[in-house]
Parts: sequence; C-alpha cells; structure tokens
Amino acid sequence: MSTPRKHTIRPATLEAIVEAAIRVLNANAGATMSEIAVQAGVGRATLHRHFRTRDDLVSAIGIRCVEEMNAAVRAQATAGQPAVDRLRSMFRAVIPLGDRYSFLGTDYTDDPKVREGYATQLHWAEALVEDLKDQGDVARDVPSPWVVAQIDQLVWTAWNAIAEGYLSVDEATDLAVRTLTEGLR
Amino acid sequence: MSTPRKHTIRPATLEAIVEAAIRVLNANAGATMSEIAVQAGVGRATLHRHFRTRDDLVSAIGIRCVEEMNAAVRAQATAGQPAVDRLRSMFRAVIPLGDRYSFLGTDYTDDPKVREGYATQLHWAEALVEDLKDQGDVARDVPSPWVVAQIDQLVWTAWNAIAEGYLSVDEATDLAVRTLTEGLR
DNA sequence: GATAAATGAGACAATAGTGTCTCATATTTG
DNA sequence: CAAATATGAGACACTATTGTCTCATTTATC
Repeated sequence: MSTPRKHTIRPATLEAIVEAAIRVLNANAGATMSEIAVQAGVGRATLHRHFRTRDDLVSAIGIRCVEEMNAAVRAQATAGQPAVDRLRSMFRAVIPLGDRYSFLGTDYTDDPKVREGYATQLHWAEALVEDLKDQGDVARDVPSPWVVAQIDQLVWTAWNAIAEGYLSVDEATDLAVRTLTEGLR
Repeated sequence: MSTPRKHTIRPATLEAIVEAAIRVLNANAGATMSEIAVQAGVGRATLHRHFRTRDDLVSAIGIRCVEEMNAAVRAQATAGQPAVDRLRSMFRAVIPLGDRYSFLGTDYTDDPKVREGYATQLHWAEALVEDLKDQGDVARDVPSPWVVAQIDQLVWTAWNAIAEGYLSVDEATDLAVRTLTEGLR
C-alpha cells in the first residue's frame, strides 16, 4: 500500500477524515491538511499518521469515490433492459453522488487506480451509447464522444438542480433522460 | 485601481503576461507566479511590478475574460432575429472562447467586476431562454435554470469536441443547438 | 545620440504549508 | 481494573512561494 503505518486506524476516525476530505476538497481543490483536519475534528498529526502525504490522502479519496461510483452503476446495471431504461437507472444512481464526484474533474489524481476506475466508467458509457444508437434513441450521426460528454455534463447539471433545490432526484433524472434524447423542445 | 504603479507597462509585455496567465491558469489553477513569468518570457519581478499580488493578476485576467466574452456575445446579439438564431449566434461566438473561459469556473475570483460580468451573462441567457420558450423552441415545463445550465455546459462540451479535434467550430455549434432543442435522437 | 524609463536577474525576508517527532491524554481491549 | 495503543497538541526543521528591493541592461523617446 501507499500508506503503510504501524498504527491501526479507528473506523470512526477514518470515516471522519475521508468524509471531511471529500467535502472540503470538493469545495476547494487546494485545501490544506489543516483545514481537512479541522473539518474532520481530528488532529493534523492523525492525518499524517494514516496518510503519509497529502497526495496519499487525495489519491485515497479519489479511489474511494471512483469505486463508489462504479459500485452504484454496477448495482443498477440490469442487462436485458432496454437501453433507455439503463440510461435512466444509471442517471438515477449517479446523480445523487454528484457532490462527491465533482472534485475528480478538477483535482485529478495520477493514481493508476483512479485512472482505471475512470476508464471502466468510460467503457461502460461507450457501450451504453452504442446500445442507445442501436435502439434508435440516439442518432447515428452524432459522434459518440459527444454523447458521452453530454451524459457526463447532465449528471453535473442534474446534481446542481437538486442542490439548488428546484428539482427532486427523480425529476432531475427524468429531465436528464429527456434532455438527452428528446431535447428541451 | 487595485494595482496602481508608478511604472508604465509596455503593451507587448502586458499582452505576453495576460496571455501566458490565461494559458497557464487554465491548465493549472494553482500555477505559480514563476511559471507564469517563464511562460510569458518575462522576469518574475515584472509581474509584481504591474500586478502587486497574485490575486491582483488573477482578478485582472478574470475581468478580461469576462469582458471578452460579453463583448463577443454583444457583437452577435442582433435583436429582431428569431430566438433560435440568436442562440446559434451566441454559441458560435462563445464556443471558441472556451479555453480562455474555463478557468473562471474553477479559480473563481471574488472580484466584483467578475461577478458583475457573470451576472450580465446570466441575465442575457435568462432573457434568451424566455424568448426560446415564447417561440416554442423550449417547452414551458422545463425550469429556466436547467436550460441556462444546459447552455453553459454545451459551450464547454462543444469546446472540448473542437479541442479534441473531432468537430469543427461550425459543426459543434450546430450540434449544440440541436442537442438543446431536439435532443440527440 | 542622449536621456529617461522599463525590464531582467538575483538577493532577501516573510509567510504558509508539509512532514516528523514527542509526550500527555483518551480510548479501546483483555 | 490494567495494559496497550490510538489520538491530540504542539514543537520542529524543511521547502516552496510570495512580495520587496537594488542594480545593471535593454528599450523607447526626444
């Protein structure tokens, strides 16, 4: 592991650190170890005890978020369903995670595991887009990277709508699907 | 002004600094004054001579970008045209500026002028959305903030498509309009 | 060409953040 | 309750960056 220590970490402490780090880093990508420690209600030394460097901490939560997201998608991935329904399930699973996920775009980690998890998501999305095209839900003349990018952006837009309180998760999910396929007309 | 100096700046020097700052800060929001100076081909002291602090520099280019963008939109804003055409003109004008604009989201400045410019754009977009709804280009039941957010995101998606080389500016513009109104079906 | 002013290079102090360490305290485990 | 150990607090050295200053050199201006 990248952060081996002779100390065992208490579950509650680990939880506090990870959650605080996700929260703080999403708000400010350049946040300091002290800020994270304060937000976690933990001594700064404890951070360094379990995550030797700042990069280790960022990597660790990057991995966690990406895995969380993949898990959410996998849990919803019911093969055999129509492509649009799978799109909707995917949105429904991923949109509520928007606030934990967003920092990955900014504060991107070079950690291979994060990149790997990212690649997994990308492949999954590409396959889904291919199916959507097969079913005629997406026109063949639209470049697939555009569709994938659009899906990505819609997750963020949907999350924002929920955070700002003008849509519920279900409403946002429906609107995302609708925006992608039918447009807003 | 926030950075008054007894020195006059040479136009070429100012240009080099501002362009380098935009380039470097878009690539890395936490970039250092040294990096910017090197990229500008200018001594670090010269940076501080004309922008007392790093924040001053960031504010200055923030203001510049926002004004650039407003100017581009204003230049295209031909009243009397159908709303969809104005949407297309707006996309066409703003999309190529994506690479200079993108850092504003991340490295957001607290400068009132930047906020003000931002607000101007927002009002402009809201008015356009209202017109689009009047013309039946956007359904009435879609929340306006969603439409505005969608327009914003499409600019970024379009810029990315161009930067990655799989679409031309005109193709990206058309696809953005199409995605918003008709969707990708 | 001469004068004035802007620039480049580098020294400098001050600041902020990182990462390590120690020791007293709190918490778990047996 | 007692022993083991995780934690909190703070001191510490180290590094990177910022912002100021000076002086020699280049560039513009008359």
